Amino acid sequence: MLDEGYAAVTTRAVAKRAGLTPGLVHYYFPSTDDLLVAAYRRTTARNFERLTRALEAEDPLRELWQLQTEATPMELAIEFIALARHRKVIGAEIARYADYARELQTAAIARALQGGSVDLGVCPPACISTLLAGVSRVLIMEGAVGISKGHAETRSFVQWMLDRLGPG
Amino acid sequence: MLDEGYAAVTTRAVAKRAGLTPGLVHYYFPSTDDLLVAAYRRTTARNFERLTRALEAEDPLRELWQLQTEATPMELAIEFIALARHRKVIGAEIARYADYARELQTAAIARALQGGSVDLGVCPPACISTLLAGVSRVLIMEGAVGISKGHAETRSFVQWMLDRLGPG
DNA sequence: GTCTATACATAGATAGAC
DNA sequence: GTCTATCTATGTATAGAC
Repeated sequence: MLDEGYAAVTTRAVAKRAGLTPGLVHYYFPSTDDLLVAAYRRTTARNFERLTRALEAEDPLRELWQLQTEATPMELAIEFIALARHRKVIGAEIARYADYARELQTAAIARALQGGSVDLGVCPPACISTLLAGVSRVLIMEGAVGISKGHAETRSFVQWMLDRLGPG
Repeated sequence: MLDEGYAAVTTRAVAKRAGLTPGLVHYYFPSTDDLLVAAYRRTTARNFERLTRALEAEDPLRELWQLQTEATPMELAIEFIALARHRKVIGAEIARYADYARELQTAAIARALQGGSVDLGVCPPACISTLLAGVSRVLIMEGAVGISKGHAETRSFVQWMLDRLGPG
């Protein structure tokens, strides 16, 4: 999926990589949607565990940023979102998890910033969470195809913001 | 491409919609890559014209934001980026245009903000351009699959920023 | 469970008639 | 240019042997 895109995830291809036959793949995953949902759930379980650990850390914002700028998991996540636009079941699955994850992030950010010097009125925790998602995604997405203009400046800016927002 | 994803753009499908035969499609576009590059160039020409006009406006930042939050063009752009990860020729084409577009935006933003009260040292024009791209993209991408948490807060925040940065 | 075999649709691409 | 016809590969999915 990472190498060749979601369209390359076929019963044949999966069977071949697993050293099995296409028929067996259909035995476990009757339809291709089932296969893709299972794949999504597996990567999500991994991500979720890392996310909760990051949010419990001393500086959740910085941990979150670090997590979201890891190329491989983020590229995979983006691929799933792209896929979700065309597969209803995947879309429902992703929307449910994404909204939940943002809720967790929002709560953690609120916790981390309470009592700080930052005015949360104009950019509340939910906004910060969404901004972080957007910025990290654009850096990864564009980086993957060789777009790099403005990236260095943006990374510096985020670091500067994290320094300002962070504890201490 | 918008409805069913880039994988649905096949010589057969294109021929059918055009009321022609697959053979003829191959006559004009020998390979599928050629077809996709042509499609990309066409949408890009349209976008480029609108972009240059937006950047010449009185408040380029606000115009840019409006342009980038239009669902259809942005979803198409995202689809092309997703495609680009797996098609080298598309990737090269996109990277070239995207870097150039960001350069234009950066120049226009610098022009619009010069002499203003904003400190551009920590977030220079190239950074602003990248941030806008990231935020608009996350809103469109997620909106397309039904994710909405944090979006309202983020839109409000961007509007607030545009008010602060804009002319007057 | 795992396999082989198969049905059937659709993909990219080419050859050759008109 | 535009078509029909066709090759070959690959996709989803099922049936049935072991």
